[in-house]
Amino acid sequence: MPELPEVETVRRGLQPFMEGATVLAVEQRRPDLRFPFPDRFVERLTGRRIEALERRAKYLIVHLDDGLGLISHLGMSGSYRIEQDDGDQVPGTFQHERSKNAVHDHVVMHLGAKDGAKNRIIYNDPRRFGFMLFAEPGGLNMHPLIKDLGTEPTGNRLDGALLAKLFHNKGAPLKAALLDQKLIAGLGNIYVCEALWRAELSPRRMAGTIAGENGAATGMSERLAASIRSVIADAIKAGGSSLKDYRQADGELGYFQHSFSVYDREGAPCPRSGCGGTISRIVQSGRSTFYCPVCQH
DNA sequence: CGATCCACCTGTCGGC
DNA sequence: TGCCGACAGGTGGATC
Repeated sequence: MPELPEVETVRRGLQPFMEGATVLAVEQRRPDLRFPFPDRFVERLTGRRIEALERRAKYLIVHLDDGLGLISHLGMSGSYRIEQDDGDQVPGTFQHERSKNAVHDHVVMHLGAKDGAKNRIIYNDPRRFGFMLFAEPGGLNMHPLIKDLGTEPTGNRLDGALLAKLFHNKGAPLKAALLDQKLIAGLGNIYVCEALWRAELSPRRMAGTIAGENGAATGMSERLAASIRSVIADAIKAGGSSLKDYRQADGELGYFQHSFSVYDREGAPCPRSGCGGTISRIVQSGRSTFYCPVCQH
């Protein structure tokens, strides 16, 4: 589930329950996820007030009132849900079929809101590729996992000129370059496939070939930058609009998957008007790539 | 240094 | 119904 738009959707769902709340208690139910939990994980969180919940690339960062940062990554299968004191799931937060998956509830944070309401924020992660680490006060931007992250594809900082500069002289295929978090931060397998389709660029094209002389912007780099921004913006918008009835939908996967043009659509007709191609699946650096060999060059 | 591969886990699905 | 292999939204670390 979690590429940038999903993480942003999670952040927006959690934010109203977390910001300003006090951590009353923490249950840490196993010693590790992908990495061991930090020393004194429970003790250092308990009693703290949460000042802000931030997203950077695919990381969530909980800012605590003593300056400590809790860095949380969802890996491949991590999710958060919120339960109120009465045990009801709060609408608009990610969820699983609770009883079946409770064995994978690895962390429970008991929060007290300013108005006295109590909620539980529950981290569930069957595959345990996710993790939680601390960034010491003032050290977030020097943290090894954070410091080398590239440009966010949200807003308008990512444009054709920047993309051309980043990819200039890169021999890797576009697919690999777009997945490189040091260049652009937050894209994953799905949205890279989707962005390349929107830009009519082949995932196999060498990244450097979309840049002009000396790394200048080109029509291709402009097109790709615009496609990345639009696919991310659309997905965030879909995540947000799905939140209000997420519970009723009873779904984990949810929303934007219905808008996929190429991802997981091998054999389907290319949705581009007049193209007539068929979506292919290939493997690049060990991961599936979906694209249309007719209209993507 | 950069580029490539593997490992880390569990769950699900399709084929036999 | 069961068994087995392939595959899944990510990325740190080893290796070349």
